[in-house]
Amino acid sequence: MARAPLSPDAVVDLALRIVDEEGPDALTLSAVAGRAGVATPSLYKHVRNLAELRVLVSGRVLGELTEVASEAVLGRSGDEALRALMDGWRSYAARHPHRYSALIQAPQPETAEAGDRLVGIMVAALRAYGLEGSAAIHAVRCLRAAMHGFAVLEAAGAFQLAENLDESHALLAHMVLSGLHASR
Amino acid sequence: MARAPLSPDAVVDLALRIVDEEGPDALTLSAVAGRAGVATPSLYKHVRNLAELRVLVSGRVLGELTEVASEAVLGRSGDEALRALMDGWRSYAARHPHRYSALIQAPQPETAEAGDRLVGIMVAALRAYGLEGSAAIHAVRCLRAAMHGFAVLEAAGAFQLAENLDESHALLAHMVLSGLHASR
DNA sequence: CTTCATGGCTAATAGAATTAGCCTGTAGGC
DNA sequence: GCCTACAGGCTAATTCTATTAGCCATGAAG
Repeated sequence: MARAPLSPDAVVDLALRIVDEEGPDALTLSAVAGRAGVATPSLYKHVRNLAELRVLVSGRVLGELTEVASEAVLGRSGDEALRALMDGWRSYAARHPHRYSALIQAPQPETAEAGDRLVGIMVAALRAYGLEGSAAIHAVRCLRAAMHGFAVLEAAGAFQLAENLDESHALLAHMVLSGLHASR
Repeated sequence: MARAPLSPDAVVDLALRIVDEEGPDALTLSAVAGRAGVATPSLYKHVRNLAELRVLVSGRVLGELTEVASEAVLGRSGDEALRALMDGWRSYAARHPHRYSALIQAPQPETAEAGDRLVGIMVAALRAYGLEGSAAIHAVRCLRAAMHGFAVLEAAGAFQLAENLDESHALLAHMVLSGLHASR
């Protein structure tokens, strides 16, 4: 069976599949090589090393997240936009918990532009609140903190109790929104 | 020089030092053994394996965080208590970023009671808002999400811009507080 | 037809985790 | 004072994984 020719992108595809199915810790070059039907060292023809593969995976996830965010915000503004953004973010993380966990938070030169785009979307979403300059930066940071914190904890299964998570998340959105209103 | 006798606690001490100085990824049994002046396999007399050591480290951090939280809340209530809690949390994470990153979010049976204590402190801090039962659970989740999100991002150096982080964090606290007030 | 870059391979090295099994000093029990 | 069992260290050996070096075939470009 002719397997698809390997390429950096194809390697990242396989890596993502491994991450999704077995978690970020299972992302190993030999696992990828196994799925690719290739000897481990062959991967070095496409990817510098494991660390770079992780960055590439993280970049892919960041891109998907950016897409989610931009769709959520599209055609909306104000509270509605922000709520949609938060919901979309959470839903992405909940749908792909391992993938979300594979996001590298420490800034990577390779993913800087993708990160900037995402920040740009958030800044735009905050424009309706009259936030600009430093105020917008602070607000974006808080938004990120809230979304990321919730996403990580949910993805890790840290919310143990039976209470409905949608409700919890709605409260979080309420906090963000009322905080933005009250600071106007 | 008579080195202190090894024990599970002593091993965790060394592990914490490694985490602090070199980051969580540098936490390796051979690194610990090196610092202990002992051969790697000897560590297995004190600790089941690397995974357990990580859990023990995480438990230690959780304990410290619980202490910070309980001191912050002590003698305060309402907004003041919550603000102190958030400040203390952030300051712990900022003071020990690697250590904070070594916190395992996925629930561990070994650290369940410590986690419960921490949640208990938060619930207590929320009592002034008239939150009980499910409402308190939702609020605690949001509080955790906000604090954890900010702490992780700050510890990872994800906040790149020059804007003052204290201000950003004050806004986050403002969001949490105003959200709690508005939902009363 | 020749050349050369691409992308695969094997061999080899090094570091880490983990297991098995050995050895010794010492605290008690006699 | 002697014997025994256990605690805690050690060495040897295995298994994974990452990574490097260097070889080889193939196919496109000249």
